[in-house]
Amino acid sequence: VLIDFASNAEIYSFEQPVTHLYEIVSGAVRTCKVLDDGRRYIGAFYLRGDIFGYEGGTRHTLSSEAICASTIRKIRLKSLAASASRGPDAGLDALTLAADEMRRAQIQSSFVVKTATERVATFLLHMSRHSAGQTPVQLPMSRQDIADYLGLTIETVSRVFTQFEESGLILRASLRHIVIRDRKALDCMNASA
Amino acid sequence: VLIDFASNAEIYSFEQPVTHLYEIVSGAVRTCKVLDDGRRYIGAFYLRGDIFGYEGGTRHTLSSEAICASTIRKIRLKSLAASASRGPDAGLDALTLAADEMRRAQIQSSFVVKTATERVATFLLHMSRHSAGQTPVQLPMSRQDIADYLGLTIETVSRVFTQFEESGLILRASLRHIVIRDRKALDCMNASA
DNA sequence: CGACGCCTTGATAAATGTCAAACGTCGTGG
DNA sequence: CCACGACGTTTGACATTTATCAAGGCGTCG
Repeated sequence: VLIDFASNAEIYSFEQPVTHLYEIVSGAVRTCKVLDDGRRYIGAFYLRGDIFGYEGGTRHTLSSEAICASTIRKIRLKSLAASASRGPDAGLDALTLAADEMRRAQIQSSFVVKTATERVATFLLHMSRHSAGQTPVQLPMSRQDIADYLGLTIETVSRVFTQFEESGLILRASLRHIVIRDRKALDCMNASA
Repeated sequence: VLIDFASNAEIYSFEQPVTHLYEIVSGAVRTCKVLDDGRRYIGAFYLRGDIFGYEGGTRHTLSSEAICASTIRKIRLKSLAASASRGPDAGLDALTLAADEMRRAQIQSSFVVKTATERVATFLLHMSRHSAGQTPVQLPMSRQDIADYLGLTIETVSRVFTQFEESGLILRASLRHIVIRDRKALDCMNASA
């Protein structure tokens, strides 16, 4: 049950009933929703190995879209229930999924009290952690995606990147590749929360 | 296992191991954390009937404090595990708790893309819903609590309240009691997200 | 080579924060 | 019961942060 999605293709839509879980085999995904006035809210980014589609309810509250060409494994919820009945360790655990989603939401919650530079620092550190400390850190998403996720504008994100580079905290190897040169300084900004 | 807490008393502290769940018999509680530079982050408010203390990990990431004089029922986690083994419907369900916490975190996450007035509108509607539509809506927490929860300053919160009252959306019966006069208008601000 | 999309940079505007003072309310003590 | 004082809230003037609008650069792909 592997499916390929092109960049920006929709995987499931807002308000649809929840019938599957999705595991990212390769690529990256965002969950999002466009508001009445054109603003866009991004709930989270999911990278290789992540499982998404669980939101605690019976209908999706956000849509999900491929950030770049991606391969997704679809997992029927019914088959999950079956494997769960075979034993506690057979397959995915709903509680683990819920706990993961909770952590994602809490990370984003912490942005409400943070400044623009703190939000970007937090974001970079999380992306770095997820790519297992590899350098450079790859950012599959556009600046617009990052901005919407952090609750900022692309201009502000861009300016913070520039400021970090001028301060020697990071190096922009390319638009989508960033090297972290002073993790301690970034951690420090993040540490406040 | 009922315990009384005075206003502002700490119920459990940040970084302590998670040993209990807590149910609010009467009163109100906030989960919070003071950052290095004095800013305070409030994760959520809990009112009568709510259960708090579950954060998905083995140690608390936030402290919890009574907002006003409160009576709390302490529930040992071990006793929970015992009752769960007796059957799926016996007692509290970890998945339900996790899903509730997820929703709380998602509500707060939605603030990152919202303006000050939208955040206050959302907050008032949630408080109203929780008090079962009673009028006036009671706000057990201080303006400072509200501001820290919404990621604003007390002055901004105060000004939005004033603006809502001048527009006829609400009526400030007293400092801690608010009557919602135009729920539709508030819903509309909130609806964007 | 040219056109398009995305990102960066700059100038200005709007929203929110900061600082300071006045106001109200509530509890306390005379 | 009234006066006073402390604290939390509101209001006002001003500063800062971030958004908006507009232009320019840069890489990509036809």
